[in-house]
Amino acid sequence: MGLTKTENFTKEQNELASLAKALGHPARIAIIQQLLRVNSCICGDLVDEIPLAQATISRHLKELKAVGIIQGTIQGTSVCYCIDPLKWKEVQTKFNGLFDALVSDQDCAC
Amino acid sequence: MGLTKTENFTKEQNELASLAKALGHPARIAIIQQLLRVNSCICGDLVDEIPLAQATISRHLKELKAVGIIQGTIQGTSVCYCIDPLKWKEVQTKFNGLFDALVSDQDCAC
DNA sequence: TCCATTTATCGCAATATTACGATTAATAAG
DNA sequence: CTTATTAATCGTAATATTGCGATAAATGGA
Repeated sequence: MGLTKTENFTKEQNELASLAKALGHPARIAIIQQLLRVNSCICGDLVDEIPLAQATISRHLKELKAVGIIQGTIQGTSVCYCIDPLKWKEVQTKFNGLFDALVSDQDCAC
Repeated sequence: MGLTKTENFTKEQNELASLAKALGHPARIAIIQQLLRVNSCICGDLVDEIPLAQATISRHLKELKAVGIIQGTIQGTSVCYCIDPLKWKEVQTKFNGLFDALVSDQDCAC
């Protein structure tokens, strides 16, 4: 079916999964890494850096924008992309909430 | 094409993306949350808790096992699943490496 | 105005993912 | 040995994702 049954899960579970899914492609990781390094970036620079077609980069940017991790500002004919720092901290907090649920390094009870 | 061009990216980028992808489904988040809560879990208990067919749960378990986040131990006719605590810490470290690359809450340079 | 630049979107093709019923394999119980 | 239980796998169908060429839309400059 290819269709995730989101209605079976909590809002928290769906949000965390959406964020993880957005990070679940190496091109999107590469985009985020460069935006973090440079603090802002013209779309064309990303196209130069990442060996994928312009249309493909644009699609990945759209997905990152859809979950709110990045935002784009129009500057003439270009678009300048940035990480949204507040959202980024929120993402970190949500993931660490899951990570920290590991009580300790206790062994498996099996 | 549906085929990710992994060869264009670094090992680090591909690994992080693989882990994120594994977390990118609410059923897999739900499985992880329960394993973290209970410390160990028979497969059948997961099937009872999560409203998806047994075959579907089994597929999700297989994906989590493929990236090393969980491990299964055969116990008679059952299989007991656990989070791998070392791997889990490693996942946390890798994600936080990305999260912490945000220099500060400086504004976008656009 | 006309043309160049830049980025988003469209349309298509190929592959991946999700889901489930049915079946299989393995062990336990009687 | 036969039967029940449990979980993995197979087969299938539907939808999603990835990638790219082509095109469109918007702006800036000559």
